[in-house]
Amino acid sequence: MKYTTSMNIEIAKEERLAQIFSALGEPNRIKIIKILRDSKRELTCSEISNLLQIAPSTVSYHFKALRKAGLTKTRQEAQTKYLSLNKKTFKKYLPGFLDSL
Amino acid sequence: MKYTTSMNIEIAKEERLAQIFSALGEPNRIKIIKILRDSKRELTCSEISNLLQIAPSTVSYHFKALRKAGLTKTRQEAQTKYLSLNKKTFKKYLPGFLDSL
DNA sequence: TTGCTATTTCTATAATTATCGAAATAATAC
DNA sequence: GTATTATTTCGATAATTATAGAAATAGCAA
Repeated sequence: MKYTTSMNIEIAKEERLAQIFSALGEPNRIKIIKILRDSKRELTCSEISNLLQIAPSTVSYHFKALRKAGLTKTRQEAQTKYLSLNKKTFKKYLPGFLDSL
Repeated sequence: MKYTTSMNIEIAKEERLAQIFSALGEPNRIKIIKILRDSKRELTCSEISNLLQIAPSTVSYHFKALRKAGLTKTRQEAQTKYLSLNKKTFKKYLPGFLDSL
């Protein structure tokens, strides 16, 4: 069985929230979220790498943290992974935030 | 002149948000916020220390981070400092969050 | 003054983080 | 097959974090 955040395996709500806030507690991550919100399409690791001028490996690291926190989703097509927001999580834990960003 | 967060000294919005999220990215800090939200009165360092069973110096450290992020306010009375939420910040950067907590 | 209480600062430490470059993985194109 | 492209993992590192205990600060009470 694949792990999904909605399975909620005994994580206290404070832990879950802390995980989400930690994932967002870095300026580049906020920028990624903002870019995704404003973009009409999904974005890739290398696109973000170019936009933010940080190494692909660093972007991959941020992507992983955001995904682990349930804030983003990934769609794979060949070698390329397309990132988009997981709006459900924002709605559930940070209602109104995306609009205020 | 005393520094206040509302002075907003050239901090990009992403930096400001990252500061807030960092401050909230730790379970004990979330608990402190929750306790303050539910409490009818202000709370002190030693009260939180007892409630959460962590050292006063650690609580003081968390208090400082929350205050620096503009999430709490402090009222001093003799040696005692009373903490309460700074709802303005929550409203501005995390609308709806306190209610969903 | 001496002692008690509340908080902060200091010192130390173990853990985590953000970052990069290099190597590994994997799909595509020739 | 080789070469190219996209991403991830690994190794290293410098910075930050959460924690506690000890010492410092400061008000209050006998």
